[in-house]
Amino acid sequence: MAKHTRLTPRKQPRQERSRATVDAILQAATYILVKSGWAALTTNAVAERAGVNIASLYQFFPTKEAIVAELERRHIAETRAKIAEVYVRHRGDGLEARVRTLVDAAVAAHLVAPELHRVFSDELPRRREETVEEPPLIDRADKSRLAKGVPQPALASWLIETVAHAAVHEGIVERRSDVQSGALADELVKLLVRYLER
Amino acid sequence: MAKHTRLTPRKQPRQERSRATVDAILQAATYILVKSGWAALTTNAVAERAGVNIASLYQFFPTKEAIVAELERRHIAETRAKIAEVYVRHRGDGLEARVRTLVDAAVAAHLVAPELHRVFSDELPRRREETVEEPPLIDRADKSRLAKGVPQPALASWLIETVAHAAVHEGIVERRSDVQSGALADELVKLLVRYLER
Amino acid sequence: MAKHTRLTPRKQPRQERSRATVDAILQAATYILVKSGWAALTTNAVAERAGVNIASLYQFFPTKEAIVAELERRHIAETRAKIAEVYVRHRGDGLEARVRTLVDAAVAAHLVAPELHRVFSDELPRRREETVEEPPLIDRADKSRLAKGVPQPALASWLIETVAHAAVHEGIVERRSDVQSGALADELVKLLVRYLER
Amino acid sequence: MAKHTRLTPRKQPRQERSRATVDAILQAATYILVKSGWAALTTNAVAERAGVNIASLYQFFPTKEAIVAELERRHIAETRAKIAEVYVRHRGDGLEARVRTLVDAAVAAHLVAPELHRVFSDELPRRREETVEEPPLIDRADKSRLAKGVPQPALASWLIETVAHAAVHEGIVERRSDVQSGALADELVKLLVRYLER
DNA sequence: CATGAATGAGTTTTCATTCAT
DNA sequence: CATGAATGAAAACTCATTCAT
Repeated sequence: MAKHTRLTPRKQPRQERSRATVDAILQAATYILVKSGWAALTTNAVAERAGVNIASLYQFFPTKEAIVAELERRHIAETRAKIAEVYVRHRGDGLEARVRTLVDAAVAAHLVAPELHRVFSDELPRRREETVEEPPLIDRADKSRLAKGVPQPALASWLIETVAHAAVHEGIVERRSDVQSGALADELVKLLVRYLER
Repeated sequence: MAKHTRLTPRKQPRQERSRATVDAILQAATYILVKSGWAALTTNAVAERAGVNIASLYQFFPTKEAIVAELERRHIAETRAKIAEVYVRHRGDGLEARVRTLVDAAVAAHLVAPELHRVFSDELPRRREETVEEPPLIDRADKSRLAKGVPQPALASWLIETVAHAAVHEGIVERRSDVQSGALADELVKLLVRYLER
Repeated sequence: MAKHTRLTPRKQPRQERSRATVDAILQAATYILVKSGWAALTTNAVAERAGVNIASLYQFFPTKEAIVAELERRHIAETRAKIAEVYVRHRGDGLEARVRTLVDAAVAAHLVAPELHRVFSDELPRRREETVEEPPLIDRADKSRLAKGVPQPALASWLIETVAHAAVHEGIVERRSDVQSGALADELVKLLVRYLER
Repeated sequence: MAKHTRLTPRKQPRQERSRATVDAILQAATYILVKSGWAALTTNAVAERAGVNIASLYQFFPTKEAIVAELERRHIAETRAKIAEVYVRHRGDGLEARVRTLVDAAVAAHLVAPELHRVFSDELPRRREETVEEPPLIDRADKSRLAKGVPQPALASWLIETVAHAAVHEGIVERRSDVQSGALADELVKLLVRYLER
């Protein structure tokens, strides 16, 4: 029953042409996912939109899922990069500074490709098993430091991450202007700081 | 003639026999959704598991989506009832009491049928158009009162609802024991109260 | 999204192999239509008789109707050719010669594939909208000349075309031998000439 | 394979109520046939529109075809009556009088229920075997008398019936106003008389 | 490698007809 | 007899994936 689906691309494209093909496929898949959703994502549709032959598609991706997985992988890589960037830029040692960094990271991560992000988190039929791992919004070490001192550190740590993520994630869709103006981030920082101090 | 995506049942069952049929269909659909997810929910699978003929299924539901919609409708009715119950039982006028009520309501709502709830909110391909409306976790009037006095009442009101919902929703899956022990609720109350008081 | 009832083939076959597939499909459809009628024309039956996979059929034809439409298109092309042939061969300027040409054309048209013709005109559920256009049996210019001089030219013109067509059309089925011997054509010519002269 | 479909109603309705049921069924069938065509004529649709239970429908008609057959039978009875009426009223012994009678009969017959007539003759999947027999437009004796004297009496007799029928039949659809004004009948009489005299 | 073609195995949905009460 | 319910059988159409050249 398991069918042991590999989620890795079949082969690395070596030549220019191949890389272009793979990119075309991934772009087409992205477009379809964002525009029409998971149900419309058929391999034939992807191939057609990408302008490549369906058999060529299977030269590079062993299954449909592999395409999506690769998409996620790339998306997550970009996200991680953005988060890292924020962590590098911002610094400061007070509680508020550190919380703000984490919120900014969450916002930056979600602004990489909001629609695609939405599709990934809301619409894809999740396999519970093999999944590409999502990047945590907060540096592990930092998280511990933040939650240190509060009565239930593990729970608190989980809570702030969950809350920060949810607020930004939903906010992107439901409160876009507040996200862009920074108002949402400000409120969120306030909420987290008050929770964490003392 | 235009396949009018009806989400309502085609006809009500009148006799005992057919009421049993409809229930069997809904139970089967629930089982499949929870166990195997949306992708596995085919009308044939539902009919087979329900032990009814596929044509009988179509006597009562015009499409697959209508089955799910009915499931949601029933789930939401139960959820609403549970929330109302909490609001009736708890009372108290202090900020903390009111926040606790709201958190308890969220927890109660999520404990009605956690797996099904997860499927509904995480896995279904959402139609942007017609959707069964989800019940808010907080009484409207109450929400306004809670957020009154803070600088950005509308944003704050949205934030506390989003945060409460997300924490409970994710907690049910990732922190089940903390939910059941009440620890998560306690932390969440602390977080919200500190944010709201002054 | 609206099932756009396309009556045109989905794509042209490019290689020998697929041309054979398409031909097999069309032949099978013809066979079934003639032998068993429209009601028996199911895509599954066509595919099976053609010895091709049902999915292959759908690679080339978007709907059952498109198959029939293609059949009609081809049939009409042949018919037109036959009619043109008659018009080229025969000539003569007297009334009788012109009438005989028209009758001969009608007969020739109906002898291209009588059974198929019968199916097309008697048995298909006509869509009022998009339909493949039937070729007129009579050259427009010729028709006008024929009916000129009579009191109600438009009506007369319609009448002779209708009458000629009907006589041959019914005759093919009910009076085949008279059609083949030429006796029916002779009578029909007599009928039309007497009507038109004066 | 033959399934031996009886085309006669299962039982004669004895009571008032039953007769009403049967009539409702036949009316509903007529409505659907005329409005939506043969393809839409499903037993379920007929029962629903007639306001009777599907099982009741099968109390009176053994198959779907039996409904249509009964419809045809009634239509033909009415048609026959109308034709007979014309034959009784009109009289006169000259060729033209007799031809006019026959044309009038054809027109009268077609005006009984033109839409239904069209459905019966153009749209129904004809079984070649068992069919309800259509009434000839011309009295047999009369036909012989008309065609007597011409060289090929049998063929001529067939021809005039075919031609008269076709002209009226097509005219009802394509030349309705000419039919109603009598112009078409006049032309048709002219055509037939000229053919028959001598 | 690229491409056109092919296909097994579904999926949704309908319909004529019968059954149980 | 009437009614609600049930159903076998099939129809139209799709899709992920492989094959042949």
